[in-house]
Amino acid sequence: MSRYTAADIEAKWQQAWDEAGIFTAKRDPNRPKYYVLEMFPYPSGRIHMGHVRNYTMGDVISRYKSSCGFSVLHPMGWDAFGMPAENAAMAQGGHPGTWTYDNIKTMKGQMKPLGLSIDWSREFATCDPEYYGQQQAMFLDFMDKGLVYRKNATVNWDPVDMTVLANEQVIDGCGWRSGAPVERRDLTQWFFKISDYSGELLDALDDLENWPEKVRTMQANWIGKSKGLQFAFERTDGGAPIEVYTTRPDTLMGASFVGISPDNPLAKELEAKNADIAAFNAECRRMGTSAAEMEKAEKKGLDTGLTVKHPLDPNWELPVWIANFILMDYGTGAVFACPAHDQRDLDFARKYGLPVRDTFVALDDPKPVENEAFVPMKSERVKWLDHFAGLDEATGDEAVAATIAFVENAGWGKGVEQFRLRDWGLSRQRYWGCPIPVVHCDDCGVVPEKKENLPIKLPFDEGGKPIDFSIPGNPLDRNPDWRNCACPSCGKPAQRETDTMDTFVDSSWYYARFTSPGATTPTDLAEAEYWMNVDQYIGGIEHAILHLLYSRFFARAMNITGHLPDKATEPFNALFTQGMVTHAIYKNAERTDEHGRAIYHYPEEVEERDGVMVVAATGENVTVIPSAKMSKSKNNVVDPVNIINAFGADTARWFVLSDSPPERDVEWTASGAEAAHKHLSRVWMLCDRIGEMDDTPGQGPTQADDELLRDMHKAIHDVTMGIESFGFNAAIAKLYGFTNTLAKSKAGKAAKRQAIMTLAQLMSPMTPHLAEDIWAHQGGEGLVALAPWPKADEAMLIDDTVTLPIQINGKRRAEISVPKDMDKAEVEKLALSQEAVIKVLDGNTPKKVIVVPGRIVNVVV
RNA sequence: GCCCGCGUGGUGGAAUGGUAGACACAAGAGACUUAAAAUCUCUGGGCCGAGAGGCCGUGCCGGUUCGAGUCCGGCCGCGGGUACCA
Repeated sequence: MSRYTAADIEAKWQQAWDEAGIFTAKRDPNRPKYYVLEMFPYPSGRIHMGHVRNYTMGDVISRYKSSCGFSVLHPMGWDAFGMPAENAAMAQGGHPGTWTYDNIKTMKGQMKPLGLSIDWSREFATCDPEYYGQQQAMFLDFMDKGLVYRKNATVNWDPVDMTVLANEQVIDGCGWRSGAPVERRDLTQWFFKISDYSGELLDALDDLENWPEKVRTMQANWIGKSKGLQFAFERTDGGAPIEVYTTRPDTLMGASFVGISPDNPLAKELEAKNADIAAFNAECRRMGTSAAEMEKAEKKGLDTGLTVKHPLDPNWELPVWIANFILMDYGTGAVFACPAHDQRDLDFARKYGLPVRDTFVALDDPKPVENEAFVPMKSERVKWLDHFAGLDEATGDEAVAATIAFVENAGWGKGVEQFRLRDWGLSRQRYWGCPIPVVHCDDCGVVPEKKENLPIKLPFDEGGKPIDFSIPGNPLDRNPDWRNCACPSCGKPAQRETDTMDTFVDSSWYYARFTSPGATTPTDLAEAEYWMNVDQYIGGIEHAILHLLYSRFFARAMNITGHLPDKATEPFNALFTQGMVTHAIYKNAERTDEHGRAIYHYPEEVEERDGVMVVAATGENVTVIPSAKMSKSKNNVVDPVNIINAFGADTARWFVLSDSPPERDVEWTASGAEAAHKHLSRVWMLCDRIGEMDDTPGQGPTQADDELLRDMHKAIHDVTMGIESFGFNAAIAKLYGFTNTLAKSKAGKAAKRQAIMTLAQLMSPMTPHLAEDIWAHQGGEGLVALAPWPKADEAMLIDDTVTLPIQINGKRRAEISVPKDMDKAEVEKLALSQEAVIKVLDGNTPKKVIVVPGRIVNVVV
């Protein structure tokens, strides 16, 4: 008997697939196409289990669809621009490009042995000039269509390193390297007008039926359509009125104060004349720009001394406060606060001794607000205290509508539709990104670069020497060789834009580029017409909002600029969000680094001693944080290469698909891989045994044959359904079951041979190498990868008898075995005649008997 | 803070509103073996009981239903996102 040695058979079959060229996508007018895409990876250095899981899922779909007769496109590339490459260059010298391309080479080398059915001829990296040059061309087309503009925006500024920080680089309000408190600073930045599409991006979500509901909900909430009232408060000092936007105009009689953002132009105007206000605003600005940080910060405010008139009562004056929780980006950057019906406003009012006035009370419990704001659902009816539009009892929704109508009629405000979605700021003051292809000319202003001058490539030197990335800031900014250029319009000396693009731009159209990766225009329309849309997109839930929303916007922008056909305005027909591979984090419990931040240890560095986890080398105690996202910065990334080397790719693939449902996070444990390998060995040896069986010709089909083949057809059915519905773990569970049936079966050689070949086919999307080997061993024709997917015989799926549980008042008391088509009355009679049933009934007459055919009998007493 | 998920044995998990724990892992017992490994067989939610069997049980509390892990409401815990991580 031979042994299962994955290393030999995997190399052999990968070579066979390569030679047959079966993964090269070809336009085929005679076959329907299927485009399966997994979110492309960031080349961080090494692949991790999350990648293996993600690409194996895509591979299962790809191979399955191919067997079903589709012409499949399954490409792979690299999301290659971004901060880590610059950080690496900063930390250890070298060039971000070198680091990135080295990583790509390593990771591709690690992916190849997995035997994925990828068309590698279409591979590209977003940092290839051929790719980002086309991106620059599209940027110019977007400019032409008015989808690009410049405005001021706030960034995190590190005053020591003199550089812009990403939110992730702001830790507890301080720069990650310098440790200096960050400041908010305004810069002129480039923006995409995604807000032009707010309504459409929202409405079109309804049609994305094959997207997870949760993703659609998250996007809808992010776009955040609201209907509210915009109006102005007159200032008592005669200054410019303060425009506010509110979604609860019905609570105007409960107004306590007007709050403005520290970034509101009025706040900025006041700080010039008032040292206290300047100090308060400066304090507010000593905080990162992230919404989470602002919302979680202690709510603080400062009375400006200004007052405004209440629009409904000229004698009623409200104070104007600057408050750190009011966002300049949303609405008008100013609100009126109604503490009685908003918890945050109430906390603020109590803290600063501002009035709290109820505008409505609950119908059943009309008590005034104290320390808990009364915030009922807008659909709940409440009692209004002194509503100016004459309401008595009404819901919040009715009151809002009535108020807007009243105010519009009175002429001092208007109902407006507002979106939370902001325009997409794409400027980055960094080197390792796609240069924005515009030129600043003293005479002509901002001028688009000429298309024939594209790509505007990133420089690799400055002043003839390699770029020094250890200096903070953007190397493009301080590089005159690169910066100085001729104005594309007038030809005079001018300066290049030194901002590069957000890396989300790169990933917003790569799916379209895969349809024609070598084209000298962003896309080749004929190719896009054939291959688009992506039929199945697979990626992490962490991309539910930004990446997917930006891609949806981009597809629309590419459509109106002629780079995608109309049918591709929603580029992803179906979306599946797989869970993350998680692993415990080991945090040093005894010390921190020189900046006072946590130290994380690799799984290999820790061990258990006397029931507690410690660092093996030092004996320091370790805090174990279970089930955290694998992340380089937390040192909890598991390397799949060891698994592949020890057991083979099929084992790794089988393991990541089994046990956990694909959409759920999976905690990595080492023990499962060995079990997967054992099982594959068992299948291999089963194949060997069947090959050595004696033929027994002349004998007709036995009952054992029939039983085996029935289970085979059930396996075909279950595995097919499992793959179609992303229930890979369920498909694998059935394959375990079928393997056990086959191993124990007394069937003859012909039936067993048919069963093992079908088993190989059903396993082929998950363990393609092993499947090919079994197929060849049993004399199958050609490659199993090219064999048509088996079809289940419906007649073989139906059992003649079914087992029905009998419940009495919802508790299971007995079961009966009946023919599957026995009618209800007979089932009922049989059920009631069961000894156990009679015993439990104890002479009582059943009130009702519910018979669900093929399912259950429930007797109600 | 806000938005979106998730929570079932020792572990991963299964279950169109219809027998909770399929299929695995780890564990225990047995077979084979001089022995070990490998392989094979069996056992397995908790409590009570010699057994037959009974009671309890899907994070917590309540509701809808003949019937709830599944649907609804309120909590608790964990995770993702929060616009410059990708």
